[in-house]
Amino acid sequence: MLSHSGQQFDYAPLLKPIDVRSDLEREIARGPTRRLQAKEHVFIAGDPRSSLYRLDSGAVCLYQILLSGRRRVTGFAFAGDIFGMGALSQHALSAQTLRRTRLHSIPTTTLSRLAFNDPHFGMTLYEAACRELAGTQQTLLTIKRPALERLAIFLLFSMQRNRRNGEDPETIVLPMTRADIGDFLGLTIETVSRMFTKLQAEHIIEIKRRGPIHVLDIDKLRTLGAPEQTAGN
Amino acid sequence: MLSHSGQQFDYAPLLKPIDVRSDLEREIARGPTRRLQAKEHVFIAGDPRSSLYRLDSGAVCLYQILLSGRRRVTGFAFAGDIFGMGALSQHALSAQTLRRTRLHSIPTTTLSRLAFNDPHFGMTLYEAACRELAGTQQTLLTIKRPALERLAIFLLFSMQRNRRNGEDPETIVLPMTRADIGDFLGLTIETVSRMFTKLQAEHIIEIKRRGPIHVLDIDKLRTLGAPEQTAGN
DNA sequence: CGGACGCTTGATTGTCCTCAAGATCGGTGG
DNA sequence: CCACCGATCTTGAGGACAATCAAGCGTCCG
Repeated sequence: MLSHSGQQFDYAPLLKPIDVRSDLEREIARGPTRRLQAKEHVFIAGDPRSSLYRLDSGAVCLYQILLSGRRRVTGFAFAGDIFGMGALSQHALSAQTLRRTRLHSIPTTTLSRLAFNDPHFGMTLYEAACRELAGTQQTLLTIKRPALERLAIFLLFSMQRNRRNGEDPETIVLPMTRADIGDFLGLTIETVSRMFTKLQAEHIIEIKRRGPIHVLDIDKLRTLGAPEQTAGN
Repeated sequence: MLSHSGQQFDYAPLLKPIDVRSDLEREIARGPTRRLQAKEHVFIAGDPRSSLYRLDSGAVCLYQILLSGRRRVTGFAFAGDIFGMGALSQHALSAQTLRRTRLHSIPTTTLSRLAFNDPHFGMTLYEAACRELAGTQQTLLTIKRPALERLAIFLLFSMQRNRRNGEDPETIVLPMTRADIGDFLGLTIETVSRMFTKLQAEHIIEIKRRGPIHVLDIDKLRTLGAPEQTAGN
């Protein structure tokens, strides 16, 4: 195949009413805790993959340095997120904290043992990969859209995360810099800045002196960031 | 997580020296055969996912129609490729033949049964998802590059496919139209055409009256399409 | 022959990048 | 306390690349 069909097998009919995720959660909670200051690396691309990580608090930027010298930010991890997964024995990405961060780690050897003994646990891995894939596909859909819409989508995601974590969705605190956002959205920092300015000019958001972003007009933001997907043909 | 860490668990240490893929191959070979003319649909987005497909000969275009009316080609399937995978009970993509095509199908119910009985088969599914993910990640890396390089990458992939199928790598027969290529690479047909012209002007390829593409200068093509990835930080 | 289709080519426009110059903030040291 | 500095962000001017709009060409096929 020249590329990819963009989907996976249907595992749904196999899903047992057991909560397999909790196994993973339990093991992770059992693992050691690490505390990091801002701008510290959890791991660097090329490091041997020794552990899987779950963020307790703080924020982490996952990125890749390209041969052209440019940086591609593949994602951000926040409280509750799991990162460090991968099929290779070395990390393909680097993970750097954006602020003071606390995280749990679980050795890959433990993971292997669990997956070996429990087929359901293997399914958890499969599901994790599926979720990753869905996210990547989504990113692919957004990458061709105009800069303003891409930023709108970014803000909508941030609101969703706030909602998930029980925080105010309309007050977005961004721990990352404009450069991080730009490298994530495939834009320059100047364009990101300009788009923020434009969103303010249109009274969709309000930014007070480097502080949090207040969302004033959710509907307009949603219109800008409306998904491109279709279910049927 | 705002997006995705771009990787999966490390399953490598679990891999048994058994060729699990052959199980899948055997089952697929056992399934019914379908013959389709050009421009026929194997399935359409929204159709219930009843089977998995493996192409014997011909070519298939996998695509999605977006709400904006635009079309996104997510990939092409050629002889030997498997497509129709997915986590949902309905197809998210449409699959249309580009020429006369012969394919095998295997019911998802059979897949489920196999996965249920054999944990190794589940791993095969996991690996398939990983491959999909890697391909999607790769696409993401190419999407920000200039049009000429994107087309070069496309041709390099085509050469690789020829090599895999035991055909002449330097003679590329493209069953798809410029529009298909454009929707795949995120370019317009005009730009694709212009880039083809440019590659000819620079004596990198040669196209004789709608016929196959002859690659004249592989090195230059490789330079244009050189990967952006880095292993280390 | 004529029409449909796919492809190519040209002219123009628009979006975003690049380059450049300030503005704002936080921290540091005199 | 204040001057200075670096980092981050904002804003502006110019330019590059690909999209859009438009026309024309070759081929296939009725």
